[in-house]
Amino acid sequence: MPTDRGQAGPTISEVAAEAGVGRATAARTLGGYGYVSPELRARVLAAAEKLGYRANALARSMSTGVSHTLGVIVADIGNPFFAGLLRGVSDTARARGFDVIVLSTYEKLEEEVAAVNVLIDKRVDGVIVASAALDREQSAHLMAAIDRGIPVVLVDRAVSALDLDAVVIDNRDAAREAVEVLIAAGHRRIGFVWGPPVAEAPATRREMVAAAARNLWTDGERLRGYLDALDDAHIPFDPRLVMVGPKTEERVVTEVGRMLALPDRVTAVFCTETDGMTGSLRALRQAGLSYPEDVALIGFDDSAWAAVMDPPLTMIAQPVHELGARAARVLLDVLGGAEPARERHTLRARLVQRSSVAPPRP
Amino acid sequence: MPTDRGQAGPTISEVAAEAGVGRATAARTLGGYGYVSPELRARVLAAAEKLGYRANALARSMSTGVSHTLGVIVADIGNPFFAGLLRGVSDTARARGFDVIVLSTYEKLEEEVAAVNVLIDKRVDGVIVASAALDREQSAHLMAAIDRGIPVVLVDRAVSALDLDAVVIDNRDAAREAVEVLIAAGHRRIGFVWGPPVAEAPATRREMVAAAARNLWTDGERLRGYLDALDDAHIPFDPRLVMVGPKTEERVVTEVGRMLALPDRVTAVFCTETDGMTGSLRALRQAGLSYPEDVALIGFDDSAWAAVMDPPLTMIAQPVHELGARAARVLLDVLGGAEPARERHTLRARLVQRSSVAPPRP
DNA sequence: CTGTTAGCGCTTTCAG
DNA sequence: CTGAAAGCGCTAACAG
Repeated sequence: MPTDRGQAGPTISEVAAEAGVGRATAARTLGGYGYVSPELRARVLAAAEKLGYRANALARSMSTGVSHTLGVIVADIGNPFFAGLLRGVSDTARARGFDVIVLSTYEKLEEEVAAVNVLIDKRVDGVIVASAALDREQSAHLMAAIDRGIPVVLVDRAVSALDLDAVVIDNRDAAREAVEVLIAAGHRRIGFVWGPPVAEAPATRREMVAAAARNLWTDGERLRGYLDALDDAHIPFDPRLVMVGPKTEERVVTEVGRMLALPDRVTAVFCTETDGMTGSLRALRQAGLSYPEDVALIGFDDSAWAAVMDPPLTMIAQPVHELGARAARVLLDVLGGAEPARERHTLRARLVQRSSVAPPRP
Repeated sequence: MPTDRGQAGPTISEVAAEAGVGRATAARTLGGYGYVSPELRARVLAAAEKLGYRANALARSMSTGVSHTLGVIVADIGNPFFAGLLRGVSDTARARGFDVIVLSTYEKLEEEVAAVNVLIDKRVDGVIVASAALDREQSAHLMAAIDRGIPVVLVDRAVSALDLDAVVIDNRDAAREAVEVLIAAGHRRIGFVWGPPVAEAPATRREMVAAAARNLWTDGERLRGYLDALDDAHIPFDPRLVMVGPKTEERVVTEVGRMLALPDRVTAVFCTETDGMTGSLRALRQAGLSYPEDVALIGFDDSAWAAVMDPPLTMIAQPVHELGARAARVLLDVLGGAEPARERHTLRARLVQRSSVAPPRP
């Protein structure tokens, strides 16, 4: 029977009064610290039970300085990739008694800065962030958090200029492996979907890489992997085969359509995102082409759908849950007193071979 | 240049000292309340800037009693449906200056109870929950929150016995409409995937409904919609056509396989979940059947994938983002002082007709 | 308009 | 082992 003192539940003082003990004794038993005799302990517990006492975590955090809360900043909660990652974070955090506050930035750096500030204000114990920052300068907000004693671990995206713990996958190797599979099947005209979001396609390979370096880390790495594979096979780089422009499914449709209309059209497409794959599939249909006969396909981010497509799609599966879980573990360890290793933890993505790759038509 | 006083940033007292004003004056300008002369205001702002001051939201919440934080409890963050809903909540909450704490229950009522307690402890201002509770008794934790002055709005799942604001979709009508489309195409043997998760299929229609009522609200509603459509068309109910057992893709494969092997096999399948659809697709393939010629298909929860399947799938699209946004708006309005309407807000799902429905083979 | 003074609910010395 | 008292950083009367 909760005391209806205005609104919020009973305080520790009320419990102490009810139990007929000092405030500190009640606090000690309820807070689970310090010594208290079994008898008093029982009385306090009974009183708390009776009043329906629930500790005020805010007040507790104020005195102790720790909130048992992790802040997680992702690009988009609505994206299954981040949703899965979040689940990993949240599962392991909760298992260790930590709660999670999630903030979404939609790839805007200003939103990310605001998010970090919110987390600082709320005095979270640590932060996990899939940052859009590219260099030291853009990472001032992250350094600010660290200066305030809030450990930060990067996830999904490393910031090369920053000496921080980062949990990522081997984007470059994964992309290279996928493209190698395409090349091994005989393809030499391989489209790359999700190049740098610049208006005009950079003319040279050098400029293309530079443009990618000015954008999302993962995308840049994947582009490099694509180029690696091309180089190894001595296939010349053709800027017309990489999609540029806004990263939307719509744009993919027109860009892949364009690549399909080239005199020496692409015979394979490698997609670095789910939307890239669905867009490519659309473009194929519009062109009256089918896979894998007319065009071979490999994409990033495996899903139940990819497996039930007909034919089923060869995809790269990222260890999403583990990515989040690992980030949480690294952070929690630091909070537990471990010295930050400030190293890059690279998990391996896995290429799931199915049936969307076949040799090019003769 | 932040003062490196141990760890956490500077306090309002330090800012006041730096600016040479009283603590309250600093608090007033930094907190944005009360009057303060332009000159002092400027001095305080400058001092705050210089010291890198950030308000301690915990301390603020302690005095004001409000946290500007919403708690959201969903069944599974990893599920795209909830991820989208969360995005809706989070977008509108942030727009009104509220942060969001997300907790996932994985459909376990005990986890839900724990989650509510965490939110009470953290003194969130309000709670949005996709509850697994079925009746009054199972909702004690929700009532406890309300007793403590924390408004609760239900989302996705109503609790019939509870007189609370609830934002849901018209599951029953949506299901009925889908099944009607199947019937209109000439089908009479229509499978229903994701019946109640009981071990043995209830023999009678009555028991089937009862079993559903003992489980997830949305599933029960969808089953009722299915039955509605059958009734209207005077199609007898056949318990062998509804899947029972664990709600996993694996199970769907075997159950649909079973329905496909029946002497008078199903010629259409209606799926109430994404996994139901992918599982059904698998089952079809295993049976060497294809859609829509051999079996017509309609499922819940449209996605980019459904549209690029070949043929593209007819699906029910839930207004996921709006579901979350609306729930947030209802809650925020109550927090803003509005009297809780305690009504059910029903959004309409939309049937997206594509090409997975054809008449049954003669 | 500004500064002083109490708290918010909890933890944490520090005597007893 | 227990209780009194101080303090976490901020807001909120209340005098000046």
